[in-house]
Amino acid sequence: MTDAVRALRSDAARNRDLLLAAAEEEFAERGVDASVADIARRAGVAKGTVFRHFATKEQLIAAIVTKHIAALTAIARAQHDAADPGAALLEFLTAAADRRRQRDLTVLMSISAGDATVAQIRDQLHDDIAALVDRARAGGVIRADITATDVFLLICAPVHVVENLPGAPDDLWRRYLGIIFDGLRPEGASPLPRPAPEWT
Amino acid sequence: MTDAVRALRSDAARNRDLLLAAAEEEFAERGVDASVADIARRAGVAKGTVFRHFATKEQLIAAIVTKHIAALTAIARAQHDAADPGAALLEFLTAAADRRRQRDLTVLMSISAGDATVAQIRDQLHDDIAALVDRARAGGVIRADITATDVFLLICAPVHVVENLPGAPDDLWRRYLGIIFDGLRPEGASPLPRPAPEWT
DNA sequence: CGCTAACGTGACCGGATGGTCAACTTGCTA
DNA sequence: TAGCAAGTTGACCATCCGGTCACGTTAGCG
Repeated sequence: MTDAVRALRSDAARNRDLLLAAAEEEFAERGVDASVADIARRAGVAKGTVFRHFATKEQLIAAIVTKHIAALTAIARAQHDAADPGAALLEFLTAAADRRRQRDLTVLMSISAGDATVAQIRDQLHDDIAALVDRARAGGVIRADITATDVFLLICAPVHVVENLPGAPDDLWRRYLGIIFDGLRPEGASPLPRPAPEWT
Repeated sequence: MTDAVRALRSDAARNRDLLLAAAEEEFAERGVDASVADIARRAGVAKGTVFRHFATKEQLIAAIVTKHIAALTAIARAQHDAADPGAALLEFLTAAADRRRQRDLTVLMSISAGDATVAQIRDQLHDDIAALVDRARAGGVIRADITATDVFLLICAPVHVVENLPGAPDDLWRRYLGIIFDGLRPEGASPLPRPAPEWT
């Protein structure tokens, strides 16, 4: 839309990265209520610097969310040309959940749901998931009534399930991913009571 | 432990109920950060009254959580003697999710996880779920490697899945409960990558 | 009734938080 | 290397929140 943004000064670029990393950790540990002051301290800068890079706390969150959705998109594309469509979809869900394990950013996502950039990159992720799902469906390894939106919504389910059990093993989510993925298989599938939701 | 608590005065009892209801709504709408002042306003009382009934905000949350876990226990027991063990388990999960649909209290639960009363009534719920799960497993309608703890953890999964899609139909969660329940069925089940978690 | 213990009230407090800004420092270019 | 724009700083502000408390109000018993 507007012209390209001016290149950041070297120290500013480094501080921006430090801030994003620090904010990610802080949000993962303390939740959305992590304070900007703590984030700044963790990054080794003053509070004012945070607001130079991100006008509001919400925009900082949006930046983190954007980065993570982009990472999921990359994971999806890495499976794009895999030989086995079923294994590709499972591998995507596994890698996505694994990435989410340590830093649950779901709460952050819902906050920046209104952000235009986030919405756009999220649509892109949806498209890449659709490619995986279509191939799997065509190959008959998942049931016919499963859509990309279904898979999109189910990405974080295994990780969330485990969160309700304090002190659970780190990789317990794999168990529930197994259960859910079995639910996507055509063998012994019962008709679903509701149609798949529309995207957008 | 201590002797029975003094009976509440009539107006106090009514205000307590009003407060619990108002707090439930407020927490459901605004999340854990709903302010005590707003809750008091919604209940039509002054802020001081809130703290007369519940020493801290955490105790107010614990009271709500206790009420809701008790409701889930009642739902489980209602299916205790049902004819079809598979239908009984599905019916429990459906009723439990339905109860959770409008007011998601998962965040509240994790806050009051340390509360002794909450822990006790939660163990009770686990026991009642175990009865349902054992019957279903014995009947061969769910796979042999599913435990009561699995089901306990999966209760809120369908509702949570839908939360990531703003503007979704009210009963979309039924679709994902269908998928997950299919994942619990023995037909076409693949071995799970991790053992069931221990309870306690 | 009338009395009192239980209850309700809302002003108030200490602390924390997101955000601002004028003064200062530093990377970069010419 | 000099000069300046870009970047950094931390004190400061307005606001909000959980929790307290001295005082006014009321239910319910005798």
